[in-house]
Amino acid sequence: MLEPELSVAKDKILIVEDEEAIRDMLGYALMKEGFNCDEAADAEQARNTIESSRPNLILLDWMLPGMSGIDYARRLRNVPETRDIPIIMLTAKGEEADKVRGLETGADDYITKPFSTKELIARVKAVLRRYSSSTDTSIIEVNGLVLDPETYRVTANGQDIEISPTEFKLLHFFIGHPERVYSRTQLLDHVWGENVYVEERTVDVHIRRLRKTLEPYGFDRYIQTVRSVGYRFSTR
Amino acid sequence: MLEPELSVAKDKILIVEDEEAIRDMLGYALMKEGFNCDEAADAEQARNTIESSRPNLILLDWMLPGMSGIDYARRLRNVPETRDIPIIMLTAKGEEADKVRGLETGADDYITKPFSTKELIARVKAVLRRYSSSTDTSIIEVNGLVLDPETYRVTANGQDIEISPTEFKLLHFFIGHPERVYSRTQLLDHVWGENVYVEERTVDVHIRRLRKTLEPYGFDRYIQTVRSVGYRFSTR
DNA sequence: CTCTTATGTGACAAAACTATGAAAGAAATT
DNA sequence: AATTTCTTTCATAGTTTTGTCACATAAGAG
Repeated sequence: MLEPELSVAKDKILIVEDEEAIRDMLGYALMKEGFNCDEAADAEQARNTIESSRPNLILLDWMLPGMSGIDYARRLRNVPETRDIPIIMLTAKGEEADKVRGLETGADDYITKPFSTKELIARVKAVLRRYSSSTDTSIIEVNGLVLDPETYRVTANGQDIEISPTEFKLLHFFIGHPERVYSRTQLLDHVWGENVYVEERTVDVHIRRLRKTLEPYGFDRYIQTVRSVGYRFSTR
Repeated sequence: MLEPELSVAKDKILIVEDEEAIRDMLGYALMKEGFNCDEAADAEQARNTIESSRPNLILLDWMLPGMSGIDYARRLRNVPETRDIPIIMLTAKGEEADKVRGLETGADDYITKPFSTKELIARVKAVLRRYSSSTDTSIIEVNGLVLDPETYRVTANGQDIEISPTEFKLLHFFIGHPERVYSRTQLLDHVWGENVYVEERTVDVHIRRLRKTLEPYGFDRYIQTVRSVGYRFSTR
């Protein structure tokens, strides 16, 4: 269910909308898609929320009490801290806006109410995709053991190794951070993700499996146990 | 593997938009980004310009005097000379989302006014990037599997394969980007286009059908599943 | 050497993913 | 307008992977 190529941490979305019904609706739809949502009814609240938990994207209503959404967007663009947060504008269907003025908006996308949640989700994801930095895709090689994130392949002396997703991620992490010991907890954080509830001993099992798949090629000896501490990837 | 950044020659962009203010504004923004721009106020002018200097991309206003943008887009698609020129539609915000959906048949992307120049540039570049690498009109051949974008034809060892449009596009993309894994989302972005609201699972179905049509010739094994990530085209 | 604690392993049910057939919807053709 | 071809979605079946246990082993401490 989770997006494989995106970051492990959930994206935070701030909804700035004065109508509670719509706000809740948006929040619910996004939540259900696995996003983390903050809500604000006006620019004032929004500012507080942005400071405390920095959102990855802002859904901004065009009409806000006090300050129009477009002015607020412009203001967000003028502050270094918020300049790079993508904004999707929400506008009511009837509103006729000055086109040229609109062109200058700081928004990255634009949705006209009423809209389907499907469309909303699609746009939110599209914008986040555009903005998310590309994952590290460089090929890593150690003594004939090659891991290529781009093709999702692991080869030992040119020969393809069949490897499961978690083993791949584990090996990827290890091979990218060699010679250093990691506790089970640290491995869970880095490989499984920060908010994952999994037994520590599960790491052992995956270490075992990784060793098993590397064994035919003799690379299992690189996965080393450091008793009472954790595991390490080392070529020594 | 990086996308070949062949920006030696500037990309030419044709702007078809009746409102002069917007046309100039777009032209200026694109020019500043290093693009070469032609401008046209209606379909008539556009046709002339296309003949004389063939653009690499067309920005097309939804509402044109005389002929609607969508009709014009469809017409461009029916002529071999212009079939492969990507089109980005400019739509005013009033237009219904489902109408926009319909337009996706002809356009590669669309932008809803108002939009930021940042957004415009990003989309233009995205579309060009997509096209420069995959819609090369040169014939591609891999171990007897031949794909000819010019004639929309695929042959296996000289024998014609019947293939549907989407399968063709999918295969075209794959064959032009071999070995690398693509998530379903990425495939949707590249093959279907960035703003298409289609279920991820739909990709599976098309993969399946592509495999089925390639199966009689043994090429189905090139379409590989990478569990928990996506699919890849590989001859290994 | 014995006890205590930490790690290695095989097994297995649950969970996650993918393949596939079929139906409903759209679009293109005739 | 009717027919045919493609697309998309849905439901379901089929596989693979994962997280935990329970127990076997191994490493240290005293």
